[in-house]
Amino acid sequence: MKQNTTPARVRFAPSPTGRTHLGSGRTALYDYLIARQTGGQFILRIEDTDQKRYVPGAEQELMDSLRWLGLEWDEGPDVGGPFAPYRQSERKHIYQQYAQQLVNEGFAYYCFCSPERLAHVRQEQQKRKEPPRYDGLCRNIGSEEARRRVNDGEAHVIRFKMPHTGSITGVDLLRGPITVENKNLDDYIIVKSDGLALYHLAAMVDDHLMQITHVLRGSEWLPTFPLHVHIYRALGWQEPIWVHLSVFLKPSGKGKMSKRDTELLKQDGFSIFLSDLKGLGYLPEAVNNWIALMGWSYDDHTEFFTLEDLIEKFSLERLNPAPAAINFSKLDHFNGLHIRNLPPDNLAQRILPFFLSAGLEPDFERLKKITPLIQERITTLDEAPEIAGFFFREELSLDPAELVGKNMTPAESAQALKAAEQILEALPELSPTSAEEPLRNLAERLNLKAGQLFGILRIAVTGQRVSPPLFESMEIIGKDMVMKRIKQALEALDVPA
RNA sequence: GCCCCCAUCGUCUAGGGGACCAGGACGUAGCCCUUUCAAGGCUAAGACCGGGGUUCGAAUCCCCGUGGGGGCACCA
Repeated sequence: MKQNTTPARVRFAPSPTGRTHLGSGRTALYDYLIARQTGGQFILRIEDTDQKRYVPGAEQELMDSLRWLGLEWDEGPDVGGPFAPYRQSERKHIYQQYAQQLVNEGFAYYCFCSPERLAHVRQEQQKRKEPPRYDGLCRNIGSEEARRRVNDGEAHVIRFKMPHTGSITGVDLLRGPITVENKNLDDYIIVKSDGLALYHLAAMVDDHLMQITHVLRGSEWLPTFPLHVHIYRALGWQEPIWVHLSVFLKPSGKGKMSKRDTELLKQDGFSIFLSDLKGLGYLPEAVNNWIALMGWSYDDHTEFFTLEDLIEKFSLERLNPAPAAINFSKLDHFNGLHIRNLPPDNLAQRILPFFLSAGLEPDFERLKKITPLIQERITTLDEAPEIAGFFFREELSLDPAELVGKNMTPAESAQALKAAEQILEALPELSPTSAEEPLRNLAERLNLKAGQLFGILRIAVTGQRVSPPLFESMEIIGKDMVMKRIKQALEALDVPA
């Protein structure tokens, strides 16, 4: 907040090749935070230069997920902006001119090698235990010959002409200077034979043209980071601030998430996909809080953050470069915290869909009365119909065995229930203040613990061993229905009076 | 095989030479509160990967191991 007063332009640049997961969510969140914190812009750019991997619907899912998290972008494919278009497939022509510039100035060259030859070369290198790299066959073809062959229509790609000597140093904000010997780098392809630029070129060009000030990306880009610095320098551009975020490891901490791990997780009611989390009953507030803290910390004790808090308090300097294992029990914890932080009426609105999908049709006014009773009893929204469904069901399925009080016989239980029925029946109105005291007195008279009597009543009225507070529940259910359920319970107990 | 990154409780982390017999959180166990379940409160167990340096002094700085992660595509 203090030092970062210059507005940052930050972009989240996913490729629409699959479902959006936690790692992407965190990168987007950090992007958003920096932009908002500095009064800059958060930009969404779709990196779809590889049409072979394009997944229909992925882009929509991505945008829905980001909006669900509350990360609204200022510029993007759907909202436009001063640097449109924001989809790389619509920017093909732009990259060509920079590739051409690199070739003309000797930083890149045409390569006519076939994929087959490349595969063969690689194979040989593997055999000799050499690092697999381009052998440089086309590197020294004269510019005139190359130009002629290109004009003749010969298939070709464009490669970056990596220097054979020297080294290059790029600066990562979290790790400091990273120096690599050029000889350990490859002559990377930057334009494919179909004329389309690869990430290495396209992303650099777009970041520069879109005046991006901070590049946040996964640490899987660290190995090609030196290439990107080379490209920036060859083009004579000023580099952005580079920040490579750590990866997320599977919950065990051993390795990154695999397809198999993802399946396993689903069986436990978890998911790494943003679009699943909503249906699982997680709050976007909790997800943001949770992922923000995976690789970032504010101090040694503050852990609860709203999006607004994060905008104010986030700082790149406090990012941790070490990989972090995903911990879903912590997500549950944050979800509970944020549920309790919600105004009850707001919570009521959020749990409504879960009642609907459970086949119940709650009256919203009534639901609003119930919400405070379950607010501190649920950790995910989908638990709401489980714990409070009885409020909206006409009939309960009662198990007579459950109706028997602790350390009591069925006859004793029936007798206690009968007595309670009479007391409640006599009440002009049913409320916690009117019902609790006489029932406690009853328990005492019958030589029962309050818990024994209340337990029987709880089962009779809610059908559940575990429920929201008994008297508050009875008040909302209403006297008529309460009396009806007690009668049904007495019938179920089926003990001759 | 080669290159790069990382390394504090099971997990997420605080710590940037003395304030540390290392603090917080999740989870776990116990207790309190209590009409159930929660929530809340209290307590407990639990870590500086190893070895060398530097220094009066190292979790903190350097080196070497080891371990973990990532990358080596006409994918991003």
